[in-house]
Amino acid sequence: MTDELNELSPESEILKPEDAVPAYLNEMHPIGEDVDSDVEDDDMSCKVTVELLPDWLKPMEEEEVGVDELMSAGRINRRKTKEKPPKVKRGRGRPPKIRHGLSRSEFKKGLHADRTMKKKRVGSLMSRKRLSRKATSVPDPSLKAEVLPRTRQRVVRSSTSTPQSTKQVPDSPAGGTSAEFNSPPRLTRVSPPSIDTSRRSFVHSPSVKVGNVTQQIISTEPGKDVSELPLQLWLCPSLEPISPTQTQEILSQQTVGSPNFPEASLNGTMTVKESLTMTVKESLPLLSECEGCGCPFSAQKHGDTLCYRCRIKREKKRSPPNILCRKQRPQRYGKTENDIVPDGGDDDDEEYWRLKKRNRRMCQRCDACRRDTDCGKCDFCMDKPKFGGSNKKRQKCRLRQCKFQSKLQFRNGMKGVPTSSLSPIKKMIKSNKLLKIKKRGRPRKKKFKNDPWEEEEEDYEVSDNDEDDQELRSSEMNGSQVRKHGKWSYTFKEDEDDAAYVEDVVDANIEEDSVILDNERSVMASNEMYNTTSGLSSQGLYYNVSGMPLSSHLIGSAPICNSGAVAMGEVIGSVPMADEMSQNGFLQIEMVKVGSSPSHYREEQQNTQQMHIADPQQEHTPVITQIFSLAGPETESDRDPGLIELFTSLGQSVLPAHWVCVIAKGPVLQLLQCSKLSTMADTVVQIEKGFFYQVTVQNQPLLLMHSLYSRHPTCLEKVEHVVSLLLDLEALGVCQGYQNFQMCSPWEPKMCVRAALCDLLIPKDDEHCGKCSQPVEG
DNA sequence: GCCAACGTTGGC
DNA sequence: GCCAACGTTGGC
Repeated sequence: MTDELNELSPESEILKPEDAVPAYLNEMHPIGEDVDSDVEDDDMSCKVTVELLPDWLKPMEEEEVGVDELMSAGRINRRKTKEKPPKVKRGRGRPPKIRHGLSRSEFKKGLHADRTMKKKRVGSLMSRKRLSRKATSVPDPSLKAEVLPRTRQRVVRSSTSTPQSTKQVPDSPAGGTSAEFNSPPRLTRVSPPSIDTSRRSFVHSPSVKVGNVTQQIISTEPGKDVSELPLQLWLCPSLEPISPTQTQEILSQQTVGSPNFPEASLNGTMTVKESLTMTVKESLPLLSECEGCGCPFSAQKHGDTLCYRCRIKREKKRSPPNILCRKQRPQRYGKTENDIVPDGGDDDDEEYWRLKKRNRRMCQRCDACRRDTDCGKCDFCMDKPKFGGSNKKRQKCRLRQCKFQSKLQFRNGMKGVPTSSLSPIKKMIKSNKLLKIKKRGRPRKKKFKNDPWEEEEEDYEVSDNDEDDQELRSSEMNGSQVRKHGKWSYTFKEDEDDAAYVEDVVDANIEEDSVILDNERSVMASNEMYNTTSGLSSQGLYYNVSGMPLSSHLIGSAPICNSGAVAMGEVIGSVPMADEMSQNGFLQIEMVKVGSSPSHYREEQQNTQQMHIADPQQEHTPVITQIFSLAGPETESDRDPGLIELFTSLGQSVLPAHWVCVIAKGPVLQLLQCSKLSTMADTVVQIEKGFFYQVTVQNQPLLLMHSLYSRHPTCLEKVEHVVSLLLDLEALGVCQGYQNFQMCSPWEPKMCVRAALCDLLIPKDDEHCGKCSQPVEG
């Protein structure tokens, strides 16, 4: 093959190396310095002067292999930059004269471009993409002139390239970095003689492959319109982005084997002249009109009716999507619209990620995501200007926070409960946001005053005026209401299981804006809620009442039959039965004392319902926040199975209104009247081991001589006994004692005292017992 | 580490 | 330009 080429180009010897090799290449690598053995071995070598072309021809072949290997290893870049560039220098010099309208600089750029394309072949598709992006975004003015010729080359390429390659082709104006510029792997192939002096170049190029030769021959066809087509062709092979699977052979076939060059395809060397002639004679129309856009374009072969761009578009439509290399985007659960991965370019990617980022907190599937209306009650809603808020929080309505992807859920450490099953509100609950009806946010610095109650009240006042607090109040639904009443403060240190059930309840409450008490698994925290609980049979309640010395640890359950008027908001919550709780030992309840001193009792009766709501300053009852923990003190020996059983039974039964059953350390079972509207507000029935019971009124034990004891069995073993006793108590009132005129001066408030043996509990209609009606003087 | 506050962005 | 709300910051 090369021999014949040599024959065709007898003048090749005339060519001086200086002409054949670009000046800069010569400087880097003097001609003749490195003569490849392959060239010498070749028959052709004898015809080639040492000074002549073999120098830049030889390395080419050698380098081509090396480059391919490097390409396959993906290390070509490193090689180019770090290693000596002898082969590069040696390179494939191109006669400066042979440029076909290209200036020297343009010629160099052509080399450069060639190299770039080579690099692209090596690189991954992603890197290609980046390159193209780079090139498009920051066009190199110096390279701009080359865009056109290369585009034409692409026309040649596109017909044979795979979808992959075609996809890369469009915008790859050969990003020209210096590193890329240093590697001339393919430059040899585009041998200058092939263009200028027609056959000379490849005559001496044993490494020239059929396809290349053919192209070169075509391009060097004298007298023809070489200004355009040759340029396309001789740049084509090196510029063509070859897919990793596409071999040079294929390339050659594609180029040579085109209908226009049938003979060339058969024998690249033998039919060179003929093919050239054919090309000239028949040849393809150099310029055709694109059917797509109407623009003139260079037809590559017969039947080409579309310009490069139009053809690319068409191929793009046809190309199977799985061939295209696309970024793998993480699949987010629940994405619907956004699941569609754009096929487009980087712009699509950016758009995609932009939207993705925007919707990062939404799964689009859960109820919350589908909800399109704000509740107007949560803190976030209340923060919104449209709800009169100050727009400080700027968050989405709580009910619209995605159950799966909302950021809130991850903030809160709801351990044990799968976050995927938690709504933000639930999460909030788990993180004590709701159950912990304390003031949210950063706690103030503890200022210990003389009177801790003042601290509490002052704090409450402030919170009342605090806009945020109001938001919170209304926001956290029931919890907020609790908070609204301020005095109630409780905290759950709950176990996972409990967290789950509490959430459910609260969630239900929030959703329906009404209190739904799920047996013992509910959270009640306000008068409002309490009012809505009418008819509920039983809830487990944890309750602490002032003046109960034995109730340092209280936990219990008692039925509530709220048939009466308004409750006072004492009911703060219901939790599983005490036995469960005690067994788990995890519940920690922070509660408040609700007891009031007897002297205030009467006056407060009128406003009892609002004592926790309306005006905190009117609240004279000291409120103590305490933490009762079952985790520590109670032991197995403290439990009395009988009491527990009774306790459980009571919890499942209907007790007289506002009577609450609690179990305390001792163990003792206590029945408390929660409502201060009741005359039994300060009465406690305490059942101890063996079901013996004791009644206390305002911390004073009801004397055993009281008739009450005689009307009921000594042991309250059954629910009926307890209920009977409570009903009996409800018919009684508390003795008011007698006024002690002697103890105080006329201008001082008159104090009532009781007789030492006061009955304490008397019929409701009576004011005082017999003992107090006849006080003993002195 | 939590969370209130707020800068910022995207949609309209 | 306004609104919604995401993401970050800094105090605690």
